[in-house]
Amino acid sequence: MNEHSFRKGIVLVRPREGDKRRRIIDAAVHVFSERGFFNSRVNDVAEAAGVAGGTIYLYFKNKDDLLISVFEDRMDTILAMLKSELRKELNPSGQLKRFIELHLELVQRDQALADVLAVELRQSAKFVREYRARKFYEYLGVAEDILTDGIKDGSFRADIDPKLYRRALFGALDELTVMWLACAREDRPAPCSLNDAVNQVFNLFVSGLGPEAKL
Amino acid sequence: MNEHSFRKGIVLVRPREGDKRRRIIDAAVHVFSERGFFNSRVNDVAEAAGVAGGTIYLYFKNKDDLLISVFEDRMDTILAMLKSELRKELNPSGQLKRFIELHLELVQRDQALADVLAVELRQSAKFVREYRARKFYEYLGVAEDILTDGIKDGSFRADIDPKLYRRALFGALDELTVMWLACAREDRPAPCSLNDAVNQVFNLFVSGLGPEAKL
DNA sequence: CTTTTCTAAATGAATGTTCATTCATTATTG
DNA sequence: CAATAATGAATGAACATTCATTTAGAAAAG
Repeated sequence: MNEHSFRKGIVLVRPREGDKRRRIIDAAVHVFSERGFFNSRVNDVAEAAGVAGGTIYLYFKNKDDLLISVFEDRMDTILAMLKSELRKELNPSGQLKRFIELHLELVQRDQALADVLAVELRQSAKFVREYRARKFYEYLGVAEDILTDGIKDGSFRADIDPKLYRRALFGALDELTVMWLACAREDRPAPCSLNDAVNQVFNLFVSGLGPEAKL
Repeated sequence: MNEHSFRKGIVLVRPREGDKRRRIIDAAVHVFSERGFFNSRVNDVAEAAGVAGGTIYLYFKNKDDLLISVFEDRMDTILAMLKSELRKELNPSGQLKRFIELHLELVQRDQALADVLAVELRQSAKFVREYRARKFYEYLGVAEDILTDGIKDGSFRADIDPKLYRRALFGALDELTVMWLACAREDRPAPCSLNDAVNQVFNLFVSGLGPEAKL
């Protein structure tokens, strides 16, 4: 076995990671969205991914690990895009609107994922929640930064509590997501368009219910 | 069997409904809150209630029915109190604040119930969700009425969409509830007091992030 | 080039555990 | 005593996970 074949052997051995792992994650998003995590069998995901039931365990430790991997994989993508998009905004107000936009758009971009994120990851399973927390707080941190930047540059009031408002903002957006998911699932018309909702929520957070304020 | 013993038989037969059913429901709230619905066994609830496992099925059809009964029993109480309290408020603004107050207070009044309502009933099980919907929409309806009343009497802007805002309001409050529950569960200090949170959220919804408006 | 060998990936039946629910039996009450 | 409530072991189903076996693909040999 000379050097040539040695390098060939290293380079061309089939990788375990890659296409199949992604296929399984994609399948999991859809299956979990349709049936809920606890009502989904590992075999359902395997079938949807076009692999055998036991194959799942070549890539993931167990069923919980599958859900966690879905979350980490997708949150990384979402956070990267979120941060990249917000860098294009000139001020906190624009960032706030874009934040709202990107959050609400997820339903149309990837309904199954929005479903899994909104519903499944409010689970009670303790260690799943811990995994959620890290990325979740990163997401909240983005919202909080917008708020604190707005306070710094004077466009947001200084008496607001960013730690609290970031939660209120996320909660409001999350609930609207759930609302749309319910409409889609039940084939009901949504109360309004996505664009209207973005504007309404932005106005709610900027002006509240009282007279419009100038930013 | 004369008339006397006939009436005795009717009046004095041990009722199946009553104390034991309530004990089981109370126990279910606690067990579901601690472990999550899917990680709780029916036997866990039975033990917590001080009855045998099979007894549960004398009162409830199955495990799902238990969760549904928890929800219906407790939501009836919450809605009744909510409506009664709101009648004491003089205007929509006062009602809004009281609504926020009562929602957020649930965490301190009954943490386990708040947990079950906030977490467990975002479940994916389809028919459980349908049961949730009826009472949930009634709850949302209360919020919506406050908003539409405020529009009518001129204290809230006429360009808001009450159907959307009621969702945003509920979502924001729900998320704060989840925040407190997480703090309690992990023995972390909460970011602020309940009273501060009520004021902050009220101000957020009334004035938004911009300059304070006069109602 | 074809065939053989070897190794890693993939398969899917088997395994073991869990638990919701039932129901024969016991206990309680009037 | 009779009727009803309560009990808890038994039952059957479900399914996450394991692992013996098969398959696939790369490399070596002829």
